[in-house]
Amino acid sequence: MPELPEVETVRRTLQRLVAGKTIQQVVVTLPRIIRRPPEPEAFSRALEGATIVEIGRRGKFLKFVLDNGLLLISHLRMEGRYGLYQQGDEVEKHTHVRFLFTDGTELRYKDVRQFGTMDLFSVEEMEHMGPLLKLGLEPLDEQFTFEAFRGVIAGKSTKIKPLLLNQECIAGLGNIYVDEVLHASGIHPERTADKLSGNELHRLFDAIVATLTKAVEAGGSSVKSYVNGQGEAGQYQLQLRAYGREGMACPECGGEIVKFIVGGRGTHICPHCQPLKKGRTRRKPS
DNA sequence: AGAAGTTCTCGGGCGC
DNA sequence: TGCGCCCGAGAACTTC
Repeated sequence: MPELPEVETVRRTLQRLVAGKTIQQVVVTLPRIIRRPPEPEAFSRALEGATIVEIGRRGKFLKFVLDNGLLLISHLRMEGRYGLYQQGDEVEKHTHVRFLFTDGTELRYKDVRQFGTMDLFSVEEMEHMGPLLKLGLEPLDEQFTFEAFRGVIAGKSTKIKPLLLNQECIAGLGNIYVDEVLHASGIHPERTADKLSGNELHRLFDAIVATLTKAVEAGGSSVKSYVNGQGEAGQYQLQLRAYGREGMACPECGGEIVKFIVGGRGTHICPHCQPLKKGRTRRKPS
């Protein structure tokens, strides 16, 4: 599920709901979620008594900043979600980690597919280890300029879609938004990165920023199961123009959206607007 | 039955 | 032959 717009929406919700709260107890019922420290008991012990200062985000990772010098790095993978509850509320199925606060509320992590992960690092450790180190450009950051973008794309002989999905290149894009961005820029997902023209790279860059910005403003996309930290669905799925629209009309030309596999991922394109070969006819993204 | 928004690991194939 | 890189397949798990 969650790509950058969804994770950012969760971050904003959690910032409002749990920043400033103090953890009294941590209950881990699915140890697999906790990767570091390896013993869930140590994970719980390290967090108890700590106050959440703020919640940040890097790519698709959430970063809970604690007042004891620790950082909790959480990845939602496919279906991880957070929710604030009252202690005593019935514990729903697929609840794997519970953060009980001193004020009688608790933050719960639910994850049907159990793919999500949590890592605990000290601020110093994070300088030289952990999953955030390898991440590439942050696409909604000021540092994400066209030059920086071209720098990570240029010279790569791989197909553009898998490249955009590579978090070491650009952090935050996932299957939905890559399909949307490629459609908006009129580029076929199997085009080779180093064969894209300067004009195409500019369109791609603009589409990444515009698409992610609009998706964040809409609270993300709820295609299947995504909800923010308050159980609310996003709205951007109503604006999707390619992803999940197999057999429907392309909003740009009226042609039919088709689906096939690229790099092992379901891929949606308009064959007319996103030709694999020359002779394209396309405008800038709206 | 097959696929689902993620990402890691593994092994084969290729070029140097 | 060996090494590094790229790519695809399979894995993790549950639900529809």
